[in-house]
Amino acid sequence: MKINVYVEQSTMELNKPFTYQCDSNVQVGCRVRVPFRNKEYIGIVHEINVQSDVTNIKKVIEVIDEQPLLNDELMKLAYWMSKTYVAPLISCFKTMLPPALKPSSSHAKIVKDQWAYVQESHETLNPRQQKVLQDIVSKCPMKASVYRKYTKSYAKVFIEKGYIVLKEVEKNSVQIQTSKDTSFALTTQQKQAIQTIQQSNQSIFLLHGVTGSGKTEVFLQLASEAISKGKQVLFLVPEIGLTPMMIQRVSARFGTDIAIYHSQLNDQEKYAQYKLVQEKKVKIVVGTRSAVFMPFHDLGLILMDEEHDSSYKQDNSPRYVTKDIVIERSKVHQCKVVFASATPSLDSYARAYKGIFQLVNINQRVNQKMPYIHLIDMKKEQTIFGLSQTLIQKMEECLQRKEQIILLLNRRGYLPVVKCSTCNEVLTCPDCGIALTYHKIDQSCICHCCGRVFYFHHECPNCHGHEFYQLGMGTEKLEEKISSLFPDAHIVRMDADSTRKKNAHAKLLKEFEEKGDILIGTQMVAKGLDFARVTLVGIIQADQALIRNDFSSSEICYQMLEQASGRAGRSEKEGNVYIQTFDPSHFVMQSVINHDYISFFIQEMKYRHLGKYPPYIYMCTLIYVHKDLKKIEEVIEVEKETLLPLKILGPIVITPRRQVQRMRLVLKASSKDFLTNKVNELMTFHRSLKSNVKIEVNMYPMRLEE
DNA sequence: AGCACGCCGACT
DNA sequence: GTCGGCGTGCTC
Repeated sequence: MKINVYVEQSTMELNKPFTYQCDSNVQVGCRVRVPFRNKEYIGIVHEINVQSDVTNIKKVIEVIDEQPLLNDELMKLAYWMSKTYVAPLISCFKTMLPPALKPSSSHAKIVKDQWAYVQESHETLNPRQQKVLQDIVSKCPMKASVYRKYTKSYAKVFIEKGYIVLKEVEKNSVQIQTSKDTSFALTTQQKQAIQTIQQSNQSIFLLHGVTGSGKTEVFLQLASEAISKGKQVLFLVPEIGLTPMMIQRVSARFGTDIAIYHSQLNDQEKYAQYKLVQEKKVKIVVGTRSAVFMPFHDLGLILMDEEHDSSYKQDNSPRYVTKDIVIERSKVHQCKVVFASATPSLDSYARAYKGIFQLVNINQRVNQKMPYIHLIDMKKEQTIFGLSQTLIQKMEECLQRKEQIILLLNRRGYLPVVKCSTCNEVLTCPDCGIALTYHKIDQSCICHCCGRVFYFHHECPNCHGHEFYQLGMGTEKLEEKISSLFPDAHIVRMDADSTRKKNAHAKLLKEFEEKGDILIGTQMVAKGLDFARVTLVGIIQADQALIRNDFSSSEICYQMLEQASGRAGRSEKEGNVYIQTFDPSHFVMQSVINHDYISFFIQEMKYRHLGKYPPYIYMCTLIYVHKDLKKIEEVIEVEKETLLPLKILGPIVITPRRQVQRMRLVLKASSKDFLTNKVNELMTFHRSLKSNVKIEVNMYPMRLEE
């Protein structure tokens, strides 16, 4: 029979099926090895038993999978994604599958290890054997090779008598540390929230619960109810940040019924977790955005924590919106969905406002005490190293009380700008023309725009001077200054640089919990951390997020401030938050003082309405990429016509990437479908022009600036 | 995406 | 006369 196959290259040019002859049995959704352009590639079967009038049809070399990799639901989801996010279908397949199963020429092999596990047994042992066994039991599970080394001559006996069993385990499979399950007495509001969600006949909920209101406990209770009905649960969390803490709590409750899925797992580990879900071996999956594509059989509930978080939007093609995927899947599985946040995205709150989502409120903390917010007017304060006297004094007091401090400075590195004090030249990225950030730790200068790294020679390339201005401050410098101000304090720094290594995140948090006094970090310290001894939070350059001239900068700033504040005073002791700002009267600051989300929402919605921005309209950005700006302009000139009657902003020139010029168009529409269709039409038209100008499509971007 | 084909400049 | 530059076009 003839079959239609999508070949692995992810370009719009190849985003169409190719016909092959296949003599063996094959199903839609299986991978096949096919000849393509005199080379072997892997493709995914799209249709079987097709008619075709193509003349030189080639034969499938090998059918890789007996069973489809993607079931009917996920295949349909892939088509929907390809259309909705204007991305090649094959790239959708690739995003949905774990790396080990991806349709790529070199797929990872599955490696196994032998491990020794303890088992119950009542066979008799002599005292000597008992002693050795006791020692081993405390150290299990351990690798079989280690086990043999430890027990020597006893190795066989224990296995024969059933005290130890050897199992083949896929290498590096995820080890979950389980802690004791602490069930909490629910507050009335928590109980009400659970009841509302369980009893309502609506299916999508927005749980607006202030920081420290015990949303996790609500999730766990809802999850166990769904599980008790024999259904599966998906629990989505933002990137790594809060996973270590969250995973521990979930696994404490659900034991071995849990799968973990996030970007820091290696291919092997991801594959193992994927298998667990596919083979119905787990009941609950905790994971970051990619976990939304897990092959569930019968989802009973989807939970999405911190739904406003930007890590739920993928920033490379297909640039999907996890929230939308969640809703699509919930329709198929007919399950309830709970989006939750202390600072919901305007988009979600607006939908709740309109009644599309059912709003559930928890406006009180478990401990009944919201942290006190203090604005420090930096125009009136004396400062040392960018720190106000007030903040330094409060930090001293806090340290004396042996309580912990979190300082937020949303800028990594040492110096954000390296400027020569002899000739005033600023070090810039040759590709992007943007100031390089100096990282003292490894003497490097990094472009935070394109990621290029240069070695810093302590010499100005322009005038060979050796003196530089100390303008501005990043987390590295703040750490240095704080340790000079508080030499006895144990300081932990957490930013993208210090958390690059695997598990570094969890290690730093543990270090801070056990012996830390001050945690310094970028916005990642604002997210989900729950330390009982933190009573003081300081936000160093609170205005920084507002200066960025973007439609969503107020929203992002509000979320960051409110979330960071929420780290203070989560236990018995009261929390205090000091926000250093040059504009204390700004409505974002005023809303944060009173923890007043609603007033923030109403004000910000007015601006969005005036500026015709989401959630009032649907938006999309098109970035045209080419070496030659003139060529881009020519192409846009032609294509702009076809986009009418959409509202078009631009084109404007934006920062180049790697010697390539870029221009951006912003499209706005009041109908989602109309926008999708128009952009898909444009891409077809663009392909027919055969220009070598590339377009990057971003449907529903969270912000414009990059 | 890749990779072959193809048409013009500067070299043993 | 040949090597190689990268613009163009095709892949079942």
